[in-house]
Amino acid sequence: MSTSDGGGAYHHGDLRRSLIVAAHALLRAGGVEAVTLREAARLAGVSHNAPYRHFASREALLAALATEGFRALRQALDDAGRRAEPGGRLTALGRAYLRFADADRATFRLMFGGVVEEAGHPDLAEASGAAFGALRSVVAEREPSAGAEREALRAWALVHGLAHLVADRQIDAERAEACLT
Amino acid sequence: MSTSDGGGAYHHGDLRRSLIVAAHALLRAGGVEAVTLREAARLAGVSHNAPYRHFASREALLAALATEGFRALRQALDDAGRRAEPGGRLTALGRAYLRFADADRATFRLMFGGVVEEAGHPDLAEASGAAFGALRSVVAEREPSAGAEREALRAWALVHGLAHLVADRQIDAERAEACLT
DNA sequence: CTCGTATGTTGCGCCTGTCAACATACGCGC
DNA sequence: GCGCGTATGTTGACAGGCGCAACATACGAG
Repeated sequence: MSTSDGGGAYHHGDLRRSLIVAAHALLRAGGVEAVTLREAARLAGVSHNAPYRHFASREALLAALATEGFRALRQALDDAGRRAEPGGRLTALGRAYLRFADADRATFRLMFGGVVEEAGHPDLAEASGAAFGALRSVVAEREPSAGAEREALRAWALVHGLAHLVADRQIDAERAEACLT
Repeated sequence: MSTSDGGGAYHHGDLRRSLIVAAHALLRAGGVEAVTLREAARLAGVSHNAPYRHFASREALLAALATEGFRALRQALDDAGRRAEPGGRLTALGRAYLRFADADRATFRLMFGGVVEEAGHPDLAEASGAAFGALRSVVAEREPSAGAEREALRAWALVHGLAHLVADRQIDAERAEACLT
């Protein structure tokens, strides 16, 4: 076969994808608590139990959403890094990180909110690791000296903290970007 | 009366408190999703509907947990600030912040996870404001110059980001503390 | 064309949140 | 001391969600 998990098209035409799209809409509209297997099924136009052919549980659906989020974040970071000159790379990545958090607050919170554990969701762990890798490599490139480790961690934490503050609407994206050194 | 909301002792002996304690235990053990009005009632030894005499809804219970969290955080920050010399105050507060996040990860995530909105929970807004005030005043005290605003925000974001990384178990508390300048 | 299997459906039990009606115990006024 | 009003807790019910099991269907291989 081909559909095993990745994205075939049987009766419905790619229900897995449709469910993720529907769930993402629910997530953006009402936060994690609003993401429901049944409501996603309803939006996709299938019966309340059809999702179980693609997701073992509600948490598996949430994990898929978080995985997509990490993939999108990684894409955004890669793009930003490729577009920027070596000197301004870190700032560019930081900006991309903040814009991601600002543009999809609910997904950002799902990714870092601890509702889904990476253990037991290999795809999620991989996507998350890849996104962090993109960030870490650029941070390390800028600080190759002795205290690099610490400075890299500081830069990461700063951006991450700003992103959370943005996602929580405690500061707005502009003020956050102004803090990126 | 006296019990209106604050903490009386009628039949049960202070059910409101007992429910908060029980819910806190559930929160620590299983995260937000494990916090259930019915389970809290069970732990407190009352019927499944008794909690409604003290909390209007599940979200109100979660808001109470977050409020308690912000009060504890503020207490920890105040204590740390009082114990430290003026020069090392910011670092001391940062350490207290990180230790709080490390000691009660689930509550930290509830406080900043966006599941409960401050709007509609005045107590929560007040407690959260007070905790941030404690942090902000010390940050500002250390950076009274022109770019103070920006530097204060950077310091805040750094600590906050480290705390999230600690709560998410992406780094351990020791490494985080080493980043506090 | 037939058959196996991936996909989707129907129906169910259990759990939760929440409402409504009822029961009970506390303390105030007499 | 005593009865009553009210804050508190209980019982019962309903809707909605999760996840299981049995069933139905459509696709592709041969």
